[in-house]
Amino acid sequence: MTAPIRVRYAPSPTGYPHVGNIRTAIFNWLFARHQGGSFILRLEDTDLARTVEGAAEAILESLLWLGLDWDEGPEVGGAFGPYIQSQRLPLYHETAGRLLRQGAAYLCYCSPERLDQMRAEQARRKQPPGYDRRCRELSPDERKALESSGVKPVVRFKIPLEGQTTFTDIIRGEVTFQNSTLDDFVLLKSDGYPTYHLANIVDDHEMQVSDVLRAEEWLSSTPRHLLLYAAMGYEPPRFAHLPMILGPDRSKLSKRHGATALLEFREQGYLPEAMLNFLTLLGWSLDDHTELMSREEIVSNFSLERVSQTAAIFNHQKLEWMNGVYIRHLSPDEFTRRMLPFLEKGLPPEVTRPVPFEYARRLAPLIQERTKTLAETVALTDFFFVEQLQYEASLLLDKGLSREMAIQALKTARERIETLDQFDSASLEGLLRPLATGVGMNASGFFGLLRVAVTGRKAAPPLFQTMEALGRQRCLDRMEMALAGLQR
RNA sequence: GGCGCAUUCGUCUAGUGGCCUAGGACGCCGCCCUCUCAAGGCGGAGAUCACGGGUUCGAAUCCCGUAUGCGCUACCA
Repeated sequence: MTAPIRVRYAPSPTGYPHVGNIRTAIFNWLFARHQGGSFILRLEDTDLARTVEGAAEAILESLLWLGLDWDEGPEVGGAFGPYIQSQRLPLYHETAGRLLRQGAAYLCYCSPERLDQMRAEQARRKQPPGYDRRCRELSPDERKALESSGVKPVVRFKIPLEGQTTFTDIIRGEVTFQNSTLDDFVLLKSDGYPTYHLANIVDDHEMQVSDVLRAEEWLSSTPRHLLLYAAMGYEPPRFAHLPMILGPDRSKLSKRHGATALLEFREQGYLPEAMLNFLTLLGWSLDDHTELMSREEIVSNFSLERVSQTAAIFNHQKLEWMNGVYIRHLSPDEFTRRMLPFLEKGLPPEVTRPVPFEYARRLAPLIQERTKTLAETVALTDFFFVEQLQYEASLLLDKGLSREMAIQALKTARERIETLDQFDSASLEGLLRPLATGVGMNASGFFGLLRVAVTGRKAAPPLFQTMEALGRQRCLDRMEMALAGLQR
């Protein structure tokens, strides 16, 4: 019987998680769900200085929004808690102490200033940077002197001076590092907090993590971690280093690249199911043609074997297309429910709140197939809600239409609409289509004129349905306004 | 600079020695549909598989080298 699959997503609350970060969470979650294993969430808040207020909440919210549920972690607990590293300090101290006693680690008294100087010197002489191990073999006298000087030491790991460390990465195959290229990294900082390296191996071991799925940027640290596992006598987990997600300039994703935090996509009106599908495809594929997949389909098909080795550039246009597809697949009711918060937030303040569901529901069929993001529904529907349309009268005179012709056409249309029996799209079409020739215009031009009069814009949903949704009185009022604009 | 990883259309990717005169998708272009805008349908342009050597009857696929890109090189994760 093999050990159960246990994976973890271990973000640090130093900012709002961006899409690259979240993609790592997605792959971990998919792997766990596909394998019937456990998905653990662990907060790595060991850097006091960089911790950002609200970031931890944003992490949980991001996962929740995408529907990535965790089996163990903050909020839900679990048998291996606590799942917040700042609450596990004694564990790290204990491990550091043991390493110290074994002679696998040592106290280092070098000041940050000295280390800076050392690095500058190394750079100047074009030597490989890294701690020069000054404190590695301190004599008892030297140690005593430094201790009494009052400086708070850090604990450093003693990297073996010779040999090599090799491991098999699930995605990249065999990778080898010469130990001589590794330096004595810090395990415990002088403020008593562990570094990532220490906390990471202690917790992954304690929490019985079977597979570490993390971004490629960690590949270079893996030999250090392996050496640590060995020093502790722990069996290391399997490793899989996932390809990174890059900005359009091919560099590591950052704020520079604009909206990259996952929750910003929610603000912009992207659907979580579309985000999940799209992000999964950044680095994983099912075959040579399947792209649209439900959460269930992805879970049942996911495997690390099909994860790509190459970093991917985030293609915003493709996301937008995919979001549009997902929006079109929504039922009209569901579409309405999802757009309502955006209308509440985005419509001009003079529009009365709350925006009625029933009316929004009537508009849904008119705009659903033309919306790519929910945020766009505001611009797509605002003329249904505002009292006063704002547009240049010249917009009415498209394609060389004369003022006189337009005025005549609008007057005629208005009179006929006033006396129309039924004000619905079929009746409107029955009336207006033949009327075009009557006013000396072709249908396209006539409808275009009416469209501008009634919506204030040249591109809008189909005219007759739009007019029906607007209602007779508002249509007449707006035609009146258009006439006034033309006659001024 | 050192170490590591990677390299197929602009982008995401399929491809695990012959099915590849390299397939799909987004985007782009054209046509059709059409009251505008979308959506949809059809078609097109777009990759000498980074480059150079091997191995093999045969290489995008295996090996070596070079180039380029990215990552790491903190008392950050």
